[in-house]
Amino acid sequence: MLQFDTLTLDSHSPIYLQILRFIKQEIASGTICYGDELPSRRVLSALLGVNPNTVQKAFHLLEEEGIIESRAGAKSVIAADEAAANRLRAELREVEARSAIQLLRESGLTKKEALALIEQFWDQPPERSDG
Amino acid sequence: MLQFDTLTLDSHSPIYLQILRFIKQEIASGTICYGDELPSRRVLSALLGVNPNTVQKAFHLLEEEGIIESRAGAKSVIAADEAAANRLRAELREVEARSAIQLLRESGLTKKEALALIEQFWDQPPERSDG
DNA sequence: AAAACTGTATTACTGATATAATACAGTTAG
DNA sequence: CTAACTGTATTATATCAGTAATACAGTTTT
Repeated sequence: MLQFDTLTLDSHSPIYLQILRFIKQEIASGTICYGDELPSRRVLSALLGVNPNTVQKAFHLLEEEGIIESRAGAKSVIAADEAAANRLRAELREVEARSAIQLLRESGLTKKEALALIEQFWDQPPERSDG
Repeated sequence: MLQFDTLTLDSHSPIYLQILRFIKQEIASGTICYGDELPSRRVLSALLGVNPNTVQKAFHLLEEEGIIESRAGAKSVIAADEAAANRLRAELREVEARSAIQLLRESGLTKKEALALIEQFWDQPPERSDG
């Protein structure tokens, strides 16, 4: 079953979006696939220490995207087949790339400069100034 | 004086942050420098079509960072000298690069993949799906 | 001094987020 | 069948970010 040990919540974005993205990534990477059961809303919310409604919000959005399938009473299952997972993987990468590009563009960087900066800082831990 | 014609507001991030970053960038690029006057909160807010307090929020943060100097009654002026502007330029680039890197890391991309995606999508306009 | 500007402070409204407490209905396991 | 689980829906509350409206106080200008 889906392991949620690797999902660590931060405060940078809404919890329901973090859950949403995590599950998308797990599907994209093949950790879970078509037909697999998801933990129930109540169980997952207990695991993560959040409110059941927060999990429900994420699941509801996944349902709307056709990524999972839910029937009242039964556990939700993955509805995305292998082809859908591949599309999801491409989509996720493109979305992330575009977000990053938008950020870099906004600061007036050229493509060349942006690539060089990413090269430079990718492996470098952020400096602590502490002041 | 500082031209705000080149500042176009979008809805992707808070207005006050867009204003804040714009002014930082103008200082970093040398468009405005030490001693230059900024337009008043009210004038700028009218120019941008936003609330004066939204501008105030940006200016207040700039003041806290020591980038501008404000006295009640008089217009705010740039407090950052040339050295500070240079530091600002480097800082802006690093901050943007790190934000972008964080985004890309979160989706499990390697540096190589990230660079390739940015190469690929930099010049491509986003697709419209429209449904 | 007075008018017209300036920065500053306070308060309020809105929407998004997160949580909570229930309630209801369908499925599954015993 | 029944108990214990499921998903779903509703309503309420609290908080925060962002924006807005307004009042107040200091300066510059005339």
